[in-house]
Amino acid sequence: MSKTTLLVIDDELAIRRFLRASLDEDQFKVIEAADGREGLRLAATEKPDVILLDLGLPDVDGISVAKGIREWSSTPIIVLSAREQERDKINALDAGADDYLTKPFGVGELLARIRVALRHSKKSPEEPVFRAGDLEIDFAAHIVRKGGVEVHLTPNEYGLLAVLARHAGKVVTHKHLLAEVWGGAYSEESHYLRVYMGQLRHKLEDDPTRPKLLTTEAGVGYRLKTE
Amino acid sequence: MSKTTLLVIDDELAIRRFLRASLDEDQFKVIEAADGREGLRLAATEKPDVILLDLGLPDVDGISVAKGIREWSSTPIIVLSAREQERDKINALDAGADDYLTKPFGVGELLARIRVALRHSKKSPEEPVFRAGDLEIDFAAHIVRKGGVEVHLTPNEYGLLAVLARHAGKVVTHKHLLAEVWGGAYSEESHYLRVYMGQLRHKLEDDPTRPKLLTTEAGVGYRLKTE
DNA sequence: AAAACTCCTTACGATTTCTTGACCGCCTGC
DNA sequence: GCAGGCGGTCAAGAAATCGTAAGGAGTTTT
Repeated sequence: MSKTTLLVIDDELAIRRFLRASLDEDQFKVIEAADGREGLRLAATEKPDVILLDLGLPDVDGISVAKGIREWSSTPIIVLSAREQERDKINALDAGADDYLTKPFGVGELLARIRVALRHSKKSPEEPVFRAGDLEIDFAAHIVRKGGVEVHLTPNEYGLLAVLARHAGKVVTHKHLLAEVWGGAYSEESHYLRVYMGQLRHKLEDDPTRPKLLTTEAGVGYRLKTE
Repeated sequence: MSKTTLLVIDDELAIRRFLRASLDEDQFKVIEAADGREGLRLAATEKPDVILLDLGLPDVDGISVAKGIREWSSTPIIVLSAREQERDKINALDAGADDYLTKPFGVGELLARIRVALRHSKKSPEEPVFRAGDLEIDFAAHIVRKGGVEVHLTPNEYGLLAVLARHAGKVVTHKHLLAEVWGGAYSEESHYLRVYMGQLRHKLEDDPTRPKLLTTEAGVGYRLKTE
């Protein structure tokens, strides 16, 4: 397993240095962003395990950064801020942040809170087999069956189907699908989805022209129907 | 859906009173334990959604209570403590607590952190479903049902309905609706609302001519009735 | 080296959704 | 009565989104 990656979004060089020194040691890989735009970009491309976010950024507001990340990812966000107004804390937490630490804080506490965040993001054990109609997905073995017979899917096709199945019945947004399968940096390439959904339908639908399983929610995303 | 249940484990009557007063209102059901043994018992029997735990208990140490709960449950634990030593925080967080608030704290912040905890634990349990008459809105799945059958809505229609549902029973002004769905720049285009409210009524009202659910407040805005 | 496979890209027609304007009815104030 | 504001309805054209087929690039298999 590769090292746990932390993304630090803070405009002050001194803070970044301090955090790097405290965290860089053996356990974490630390990457840095000096402003909000860079932070959003790195959050998408590097897929960090935890994000440490300062509120007082030069370009975008920290709250907006948190919201931007939450649009497609549930990576834990710990806000580090000098602002100790209750209003700021509530806003940040409701915007999607998972924790809020007021500067100055102890490194030990920060580490403990990072451990909490990592504990949370550990995925719960999943169902080994998914079923919907005559469709069967064996997540462990990466095998898909339709009406009992195995259907070969390419890695991207399987990834797409797996995400839809994990949220079966729900609409999954374009952004979310792209982030999960291609990575956060591809969240605008929604034409990929059209191509691959088409291929999935050809392999899995009785009548690919009239999809019953893999339905489109125009302008929003796609859905794997359960019944 | 039953109310969200909070378990307060604290030996000081004053604190319990204060928390009950702050939390009891409409949104939460609050149950109390005055010591650790009672707390563990209630955590098991009542299955609360969130546990608020004081560290300075008369019988068992708060840390041990947290560990005891973690042996069989992953219910979120928020520690409320007068101790502000970093050592205490680290111990509590590593013992399984999900958050640590130092007394005195603001009620608003506590509520925000409870919301964070609920957000985390909401991975499997029931979805937040809004109901009014035979109308059902499943926000997580992005699905609207009327009388049990699914109704397809376009993004704008869904957005409009969602805003009204979020303020169910209250009047939502034209400006507010337009700002939420179309963006702040469209706050004068109240004609859009007439068109889309018409479409929503067609899809959701028994008699679109005589709306019972989606009512007009002349000169002000619209309202989704709750009954 | 050829064949097979997967991924990405492009183009274009089909479909869905959004916007806009015309028209109607109702109520109110003049 | 009647003008004017407000809200509702309808439909057509514009715009955005979607589905599909096909081909090239890169990689792996045979």
